[in-house]
Amino acid sequence: MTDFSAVLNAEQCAAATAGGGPLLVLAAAGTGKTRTLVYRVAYLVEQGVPPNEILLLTFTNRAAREMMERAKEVAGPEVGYTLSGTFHHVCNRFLRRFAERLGYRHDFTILDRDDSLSLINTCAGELGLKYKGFPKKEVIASFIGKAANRAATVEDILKEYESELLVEAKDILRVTDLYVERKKAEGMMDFDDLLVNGLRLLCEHEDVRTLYQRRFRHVLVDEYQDTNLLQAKMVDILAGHHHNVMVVGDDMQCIYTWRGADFRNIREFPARWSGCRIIKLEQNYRSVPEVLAVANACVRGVPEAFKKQLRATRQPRNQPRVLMLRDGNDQAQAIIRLVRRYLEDGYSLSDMAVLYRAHFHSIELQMDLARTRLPYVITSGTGVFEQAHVKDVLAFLRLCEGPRDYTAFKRLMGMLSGVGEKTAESLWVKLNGSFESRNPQVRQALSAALRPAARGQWQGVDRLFAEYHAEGLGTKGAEAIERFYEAFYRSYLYRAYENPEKREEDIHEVAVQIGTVKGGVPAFLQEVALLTNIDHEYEQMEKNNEPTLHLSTVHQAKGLEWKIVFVIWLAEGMFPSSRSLGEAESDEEERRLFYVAVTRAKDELVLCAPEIRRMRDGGVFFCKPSRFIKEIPRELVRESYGLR
DNA sequence: GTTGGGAGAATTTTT
DNA sequence: TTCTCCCAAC
Repeated sequence: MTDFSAVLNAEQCAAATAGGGPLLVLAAAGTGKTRTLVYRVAYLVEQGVPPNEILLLTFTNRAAREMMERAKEVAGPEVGYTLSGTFHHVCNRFLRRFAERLGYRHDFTILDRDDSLSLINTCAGELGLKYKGFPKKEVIASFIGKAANRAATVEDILKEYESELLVEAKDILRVTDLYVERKKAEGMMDFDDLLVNGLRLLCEHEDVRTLYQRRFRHVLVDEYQDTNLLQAKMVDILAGHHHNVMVVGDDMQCIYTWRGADFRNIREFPARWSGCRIIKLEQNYRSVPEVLAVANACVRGVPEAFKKQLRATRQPRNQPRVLMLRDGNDQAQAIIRLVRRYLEDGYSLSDMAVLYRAHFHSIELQMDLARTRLPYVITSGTGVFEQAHVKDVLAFLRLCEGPRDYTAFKRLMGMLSGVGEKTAESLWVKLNGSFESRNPQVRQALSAALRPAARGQWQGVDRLFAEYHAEGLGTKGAEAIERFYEAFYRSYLYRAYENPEKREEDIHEVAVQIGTVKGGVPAFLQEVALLTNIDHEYEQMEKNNEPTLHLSTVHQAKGLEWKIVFVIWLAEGMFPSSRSLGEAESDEEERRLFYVAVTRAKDELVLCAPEIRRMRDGGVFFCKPSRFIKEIPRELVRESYGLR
């Protein structure tokens, strides 16, 4: 039995060992929120709660995995049977079991962002709505997303934007309606559908609702301030029987309102759950007091529902630096110099991170790092599993497992020379809308329908389908991928893409990944759309264990910490982003985002503000230092100008 | 119907 | 500068 009072402070311990009933834990940055949740899970298991009756909802899969590993260390391996993961992940689990209730097949496919964007494009094209001035697919996707995450209709959302719309709302609705219809017809769900349908399942099917309500004796939620209406409702329902619901969050760190997050969820939690206890974690173990002083200064005036005092526990050290620089190149140089100096001081590269508002802010730095041969990892915009060449390979596997996967079919056929969208479509019609890859006659029919040049290329793949089923390669996904690569894909890769060597590596990497999944290819395919680059990277870093400098957006750095943190491009228009200027609410959100960035730092914080932006076309653009820097009282920082 | 070239647009944050 | 889309030539 663990002595919780020995390893946790009084507040953490009270939260971790609380009895049943609703509980709101307000955990300011760096106060041991994760630690508290980890020990909460361990405590429950030690108290005799069966792990599979605990539900732990997190914001990323990585957070879930980290917490589970640590909880296992405390309370033993059986903790691993806890159901944990993101809302999307958990909904996926529910839906794989009960999708039929909603008129889907249990092997529905999940559309990632790219898939849904191109489907929107197709819909708009078919309706002849692609004239100049018609909203781009990204814009339409944002309408659809906003509607889903706020439990509204697209029509409602369009009304809000009425004044900005240049085209008839009716036309946009025709596209979104067709999009919904197509998804349904092909049995596909996008990310939003997972949440919407997960919730529908609970609301509309009493037996399913009762099943899960009774099963989950304890529901724990991390990062509760970033939940949207659907997610909050889902939590309320799931905890509706046992009432043992513990949510952890900090309204000052709400940075996803643009995605539908609504901090009213956290503010009104005590009102929704009568008898709710509130515990505040206010002792900060992460940052030196000088960093906390800057953090507190930047969010002064931002409304906060629950007043929290961040109490420093660490010894004073150095004040944060503010570097005023000429441009992005100087900024990159300054960072590299400082990194070197910190290395001389005995820090490791993996103790350091560079954070920024948007991915493209890091380009100059990336180039300079590569030139100076400092190893770095970047949590890039597109995940490993979203890249075209990886999706190509997965299309083959999808078709091995699911005969009705039209998307995969189109993708795979499109790799044959002389075959494009139209040909693929007519082939699909000839096959009556399914490709049963284990049936030799069906395969024969497809081969026969191909034109000679394509048929030659197809032979290797055709044979591979036979081998896949005969040798049960579904349980040996890595081998299936390698064979597909050898038999067919390599030649396509070198023809179709630039930098094929780099892409080749990715494919071998995916083969390795697939080998680590229990349940082989089918299980992997059901989850792959929900795996993000962060999850992947985490494993990669563990594997080769080489210290690397970390580059990340502030959003993706949430929940992480480093000894030394650089925040770059603190210039008006960059951070805060010009896209968000003008609206009062987003000023506050940018501020909270800056607060999150600052509070990632343990020992040293470096804030960089270049004054010239060089545009792609060679033009220059002067920008003022960010308001977030200007507002910091000067006595709290060490300020310096230029490269020194 | 497919493919590649050339013109044109333009830079958030993500499950 | 880089990506995306459109159109014209196979």
